[in-house]
Amino acid sequence: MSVQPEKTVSIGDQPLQQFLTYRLSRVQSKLNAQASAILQKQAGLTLSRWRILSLVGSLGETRLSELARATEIDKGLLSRNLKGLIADGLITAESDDYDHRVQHLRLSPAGQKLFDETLPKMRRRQAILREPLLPKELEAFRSALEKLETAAEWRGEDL
Amino acid sequence: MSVQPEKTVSIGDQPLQQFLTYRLSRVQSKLNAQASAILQKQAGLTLSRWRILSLVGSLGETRLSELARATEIDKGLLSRNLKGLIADGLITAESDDYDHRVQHLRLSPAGQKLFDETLPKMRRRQAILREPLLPKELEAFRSALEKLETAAEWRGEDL
DNA sequence: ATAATTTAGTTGACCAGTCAAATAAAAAGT
DNA sequence: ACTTTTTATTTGACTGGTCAACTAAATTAT
Repeated sequence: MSVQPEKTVSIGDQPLQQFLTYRLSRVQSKLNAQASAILQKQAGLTLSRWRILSLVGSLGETRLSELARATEIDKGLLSRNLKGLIADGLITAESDDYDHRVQHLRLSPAGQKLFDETLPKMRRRQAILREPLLPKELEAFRSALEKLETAAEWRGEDL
Repeated sequence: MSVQPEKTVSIGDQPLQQFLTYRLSRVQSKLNAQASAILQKQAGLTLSRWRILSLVGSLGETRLSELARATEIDKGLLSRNLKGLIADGLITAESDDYDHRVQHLRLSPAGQKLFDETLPKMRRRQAILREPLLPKELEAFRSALEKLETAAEWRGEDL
């Protein structure tokens, strides 16, 4: 009795799995899951919240609109996540005396503490992820990402 | 009057934007948006639906469980998307005579047509995305992805 | 002054994806 | 034969994110 060979998911010559966007999204979603799990365990934060917390931490003092501009994170998403972070006492919001629309955001002491504790862990994670990559691979990877990002601009006009 | 320098979002020496996972997820989400837009316009499909359609197209004949195993796409997601594809007449589902749980999935003529029309466009997109990359960059990129995928397995035990 | 425009931030509706439970049929164990 | 386990698929509840509409305040134009 012969063993069935694994059906290979391919399209003509090019296996589907090698469409680099497929590969990319797979890897991305795994990294995402990993980061989420680590952050949940280590800091009780979701990935978005960590991102925002660390942005506020590194900017020192901001406002929602600045975050939105600097990062392309959706305003709505920012607003909701900030609400949570403020409620949890990790970020403080002080409204501006002159412009009553804006809130000045900064880390609370608790937020700063969490940031200071978590950042090195996340750094270490980055290091571990990079570790297996050869320097030129890393370099190529960065530059490839750069180019892909540009190419992602193309709206597909002439297909 | 001096121009305010752009506030650089950095953490110590390492700018946040260069955390490669950040970069990766940014690029990924742009590519995603691009693919979605193109697919919507060219084929009236969402990205997931296209993925599933193309999987069925390339496997020739499958079932949900096989798709789930082969691709790590969630069963629930598969089920719902398939329902839609079937409703739209792009995929046919024939229930097995012996095992009444399974449905045999294949492309309908309409589905095949759409697949045949869309695949080359998506191929062209892949080509366009790859175009700016030097061969060695592409190679390094692939291998980096490979390594990252492995590294993403790590559960963060010893942080 | 006051109307029109822009900017800041919040909210609601919606969609896609994940997880777990539910159903139903088949296969394996006793 | 009949209980237990496994497999196939569907469904429901929930989460996270996107988009657009909305409110409110500030700025600009007339």
